[in-house]
Amino acid sequence: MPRVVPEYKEEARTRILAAANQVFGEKGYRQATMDDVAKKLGVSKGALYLYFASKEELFEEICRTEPLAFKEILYSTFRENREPLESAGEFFDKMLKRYGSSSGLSFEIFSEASHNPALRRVLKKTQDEYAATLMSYLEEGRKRGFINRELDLRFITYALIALWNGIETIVATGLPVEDARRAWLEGFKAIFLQPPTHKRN
Amino acid sequence: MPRVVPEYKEEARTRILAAANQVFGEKGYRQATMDDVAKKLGVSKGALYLYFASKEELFEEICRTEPLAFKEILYSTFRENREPLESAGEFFDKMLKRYGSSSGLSFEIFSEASHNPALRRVLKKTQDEYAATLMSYLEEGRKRGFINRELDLRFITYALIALWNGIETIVATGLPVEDARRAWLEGFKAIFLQPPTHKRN
Amino acid sequence: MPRVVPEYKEEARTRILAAANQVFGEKGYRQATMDDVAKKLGVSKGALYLYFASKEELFEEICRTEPLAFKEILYSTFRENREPLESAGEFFDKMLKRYGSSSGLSFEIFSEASHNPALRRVLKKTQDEYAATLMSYLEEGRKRGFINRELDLRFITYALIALWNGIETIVATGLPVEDARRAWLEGFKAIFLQPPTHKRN
Amino acid sequence: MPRVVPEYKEEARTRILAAANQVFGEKGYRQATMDDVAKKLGVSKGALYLYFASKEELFEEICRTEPLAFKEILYSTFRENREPLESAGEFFDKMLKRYGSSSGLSFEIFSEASHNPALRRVLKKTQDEYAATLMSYLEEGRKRGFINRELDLRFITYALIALWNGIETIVATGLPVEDARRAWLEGFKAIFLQPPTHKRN
DNA sequence: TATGAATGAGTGTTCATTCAT
DNA sequence: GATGAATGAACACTCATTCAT
Repeated sequence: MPRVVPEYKEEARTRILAAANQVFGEKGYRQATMDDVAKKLGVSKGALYLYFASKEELFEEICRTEPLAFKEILYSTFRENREPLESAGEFFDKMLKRYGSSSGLSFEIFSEASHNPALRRVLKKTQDEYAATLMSYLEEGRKRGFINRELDLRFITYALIALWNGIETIVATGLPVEDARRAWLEGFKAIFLQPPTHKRN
Repeated sequence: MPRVVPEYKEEARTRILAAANQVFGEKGYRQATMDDVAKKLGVSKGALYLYFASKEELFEEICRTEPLAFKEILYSTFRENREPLESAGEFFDKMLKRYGSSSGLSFEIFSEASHNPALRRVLKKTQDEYAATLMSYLEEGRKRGFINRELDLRFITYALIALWNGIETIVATGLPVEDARRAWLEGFKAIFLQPPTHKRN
Repeated sequence: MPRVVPEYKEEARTRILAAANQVFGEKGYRQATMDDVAKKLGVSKGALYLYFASKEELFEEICRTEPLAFKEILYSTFRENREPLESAGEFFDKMLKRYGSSSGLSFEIFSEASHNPALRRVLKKTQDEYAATLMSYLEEGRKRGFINRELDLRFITYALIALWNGIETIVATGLPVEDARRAWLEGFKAIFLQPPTHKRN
Repeated sequence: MPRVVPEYKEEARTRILAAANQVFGEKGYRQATMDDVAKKLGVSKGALYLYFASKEELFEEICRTEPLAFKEILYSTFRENREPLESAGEFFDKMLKRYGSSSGLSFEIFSEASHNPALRRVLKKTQDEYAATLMSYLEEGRKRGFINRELDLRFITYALIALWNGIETIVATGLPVEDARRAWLEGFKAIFLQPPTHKRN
């Protein structure tokens, strides 16, 4: 690692976050050691502590930044001018490409959040953000005639998030990725099914 | 703990499993200690090892037996002769009553399964069982006119499981239980919306 | 170590305290490791934590119990019916025998107390106790005609304690023990010198 | 830190010594970090190593130079042409003013010296110097009629040093400074009591 | 069966010291 | 000279597991 440049510190942090993200995802947050993270970077354990005060802080920072990649994929695929189902498929594929078939950190995060209110607050905040974006996407979809009028968009939004998260769980329990993809699309379809009226337009 | 009786061993195991389930759910599998479990039972640490070879085995056994309670709730609420949405609401309420708003062991299990293929196989087996039951329930529903004919029941089944698991994740990230309930019902509705009404629009 | 007996736990604590006392005295509290203490006992590190919650607690407990030995020596040598100077010499010799020429834990304790108010309170309490005993000894001495009437006994008491503690400091800085002994006796004599009147009695 | 000038190096050393003295005194030698010292100076950690080879060397150098301030106070207060008790009071007050009620580095030094013969030698040397000065002061005092003739001046000298050091220990254990002052004066008085008064009793 | 004292490998964290810039 | 990022050897403390009783 070169240094001295002012952006260096930020870059180093980013590198550590990436490595930790991977290591925590592979081994699990609790089982992974700081040494694992350091080794993945080819760096000494002590170096990590120059950038993060503790393993926990490192993890929390991941919880804060991790969603950025997710957000990017989310926002780049669900655009109004496209067929929703096509977007959903692309979303799945991009997520798969990004994270592999390992569910990465998701359960680590949920699991920790279950026992850690502070972390829960962090997650809630970013989730609210997605939810808002997703909901306006759904509102747009409704205007275009998708999404049954009897469904409450606010809660369908949460249901959609839940569906995605849940898709990860069933992959984690061993369902083949291809089946999971179909399940995701089928669930998505259930929400977005064009009502017959649509066809008549 | 009394003893001597032959069924005693099985009963002791059951007791340990219940306590461990609770403790692991509260603290997380990795953070909870065998001592925590022992104390919850008012028993010595060593005693646990008379019934389970290791912490891991204890956890695996929970993964095997835990679904029993879930299965019971699942089967007792989703019966053919009832309004599906009503069943879904009752299911949520029973689950809530059983596990509290804490998601219990779910994420612990998913998280471990992510790094442990053996465990994944165990889970897959029980999940396949649910899936089969749920699918026949859905088939019945379709006969009764619920569930859009364009949806593939096999994958809708997985989607439904995913939806439920996902509902737990959004509770874990801080969504109020009441909102989660609505999301669950709304997602459920999306799948079960009566097509007849639909077509008439 | 045998076990099961109820006094066992107390005995184990005592043994650990003795070993820690010695190790901390030899290496210094901060430099000594828990492993050092464990090894001195031929015991694993973990065992120490069955009896003391932390290194600090172990040290504090030493600060509390250590003075017992000192007290015993103090009380057993300074008895009214003896020549004060003779008592003082015996006190020195007993202390030397007990602690060797190493000053043991004294400075560790003072040093820590300098930065730790809680510890300071503990020490103050035991010191007040000595001071009271010592002062009644001095009062008795005065009745017997020792100790100049112009001296305030309360503060002479503290001065005597200070003198003793100070004797340890000069040993620590390399003064030969024999010289320190003489210094102690000479200082003691300064306080206890029989005024001429005494001789006339 | 400016630079270039030749005396600069010496000045820098002095500055570091002063900062380290303060930091070690506040936190204790072993607990204080080189970073603490560097920060107190507003300098990088690495800079310290340009002037001192190690933390230990820095400490040893303090042990060598620290006594200078002490010596100055000692010599400036104990002058022959003054009332001894008055000198003693002034000495106490000056020391208090210089070091505050914290005992500064004393115990750190004694404690380290207990485990470090090299350091012990350093201290011995400076102490011998004090002792010599103090002893001639006492000899002068004796000529002026103070100090009982039965006391051996050489050892009374050590006793006096011990008394002072000991006064610091009792402050460290929580005795109020004002009481410590009285104890110091009372102990001093015991040594310097004018024999004439004495004899007349 | 049950206990709980003991073990010992392991983990997060610190910090004196080094060295490329 | 000065910096501060990096190192790596420690070290306090934990906990699953064992085993003598």
